[in-house]
Amino acid sequence: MAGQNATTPRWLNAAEMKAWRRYIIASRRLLEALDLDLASHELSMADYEVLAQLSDAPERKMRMSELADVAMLSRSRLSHRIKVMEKAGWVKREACPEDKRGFFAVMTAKGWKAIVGAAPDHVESVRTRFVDHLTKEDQRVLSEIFERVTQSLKANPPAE
Amino acid sequence: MAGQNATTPRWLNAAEMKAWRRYIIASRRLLEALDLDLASHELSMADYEVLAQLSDAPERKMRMSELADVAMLSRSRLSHRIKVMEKAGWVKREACPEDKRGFFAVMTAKGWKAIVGAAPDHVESVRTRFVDHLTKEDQRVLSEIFERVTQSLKANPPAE
DNA sequence: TAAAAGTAGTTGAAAGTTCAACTTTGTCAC
DNA sequence: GTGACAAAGTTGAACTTTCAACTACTTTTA
Repeated sequence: MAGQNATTPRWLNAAEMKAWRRYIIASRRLLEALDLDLASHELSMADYEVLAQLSDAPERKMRMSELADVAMLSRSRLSHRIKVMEKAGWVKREACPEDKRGFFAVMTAKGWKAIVGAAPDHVESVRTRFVDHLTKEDQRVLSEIFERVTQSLKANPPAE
Repeated sequence: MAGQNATTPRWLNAAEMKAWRRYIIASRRLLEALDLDLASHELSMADYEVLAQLSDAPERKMRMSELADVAMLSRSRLSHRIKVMEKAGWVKREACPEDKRGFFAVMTAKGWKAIVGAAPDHVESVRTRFVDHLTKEDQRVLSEIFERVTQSLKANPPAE
């Protein structure tokens, strides 16, 4: 990305800047709030996401790398995190017979209890802090905007 | 937040879920991309934000706690970060004569050079990855949505 | 069918972040 | 003034995340 701008930078105008800054600032505060709301269940957002994905998977188990993908964590990060979550008793690791390199992360009864206990509060918190502020039209516009953003990121992924 | 939901959880419907998930997923990928784009200038987003805020301040200096506020970092995090940035030569610390508890973070010439070098690429990256995908109407809608979200977070801050 | 290349996942070290405790100074009430 | 409380900022320890190297296995290819 360095040195791509030999030409005059296309600075943001006032309306663009306002949209960008409000979005980025509100998003950070929102994430922070959701995390704090979850903290009463002794869960971080990342842990919640891992458990939520597992709870949706067949037999509540999933290969490590697939889990890493859907929870948007690096393999290394997931590996470390699962070690902690295993100690907490929410998941277990299980060798994969088909591919001897592979492992499953398997949700335990305790993990299921944890997600079932946290989900209603979490959804309520997503609602009151975000979704309830959107009209149907807002929902539509947001979906479209962020779909475009995602597609563009796919078409033009960052270097490295 | 725990146990606030004696009643049936208000789960998200399909349109709400779509808006929420697309927003949250795209946002994470976007942040990641912007960070990677900046990496070619040896800056993280947090460092960029600190330098950008300093570069806008009178005399390019700012009290630590004010800087922490505007860059949305905890005091502790800023303190640690400034130590690193000082070692990198981008900022200096300077005692505050009016309040002997206080310190200024002061941008150095090298810090100025770093931000001036990075800003055009960063703005271009914000543009191509986000702002260019917004119509004027989108900008308006986004500004309003996230302003509402921010106001609601202010009115109802997370516990702790 | 054996070498080469790729994939799954883990690991330890380094870097970054959080948390709570702490020091120093300022402010306010009396 | 002095005692109590609050604010600015730092610190070290604990924890989390990243990064690069590594093992073990699978797939490809010639």
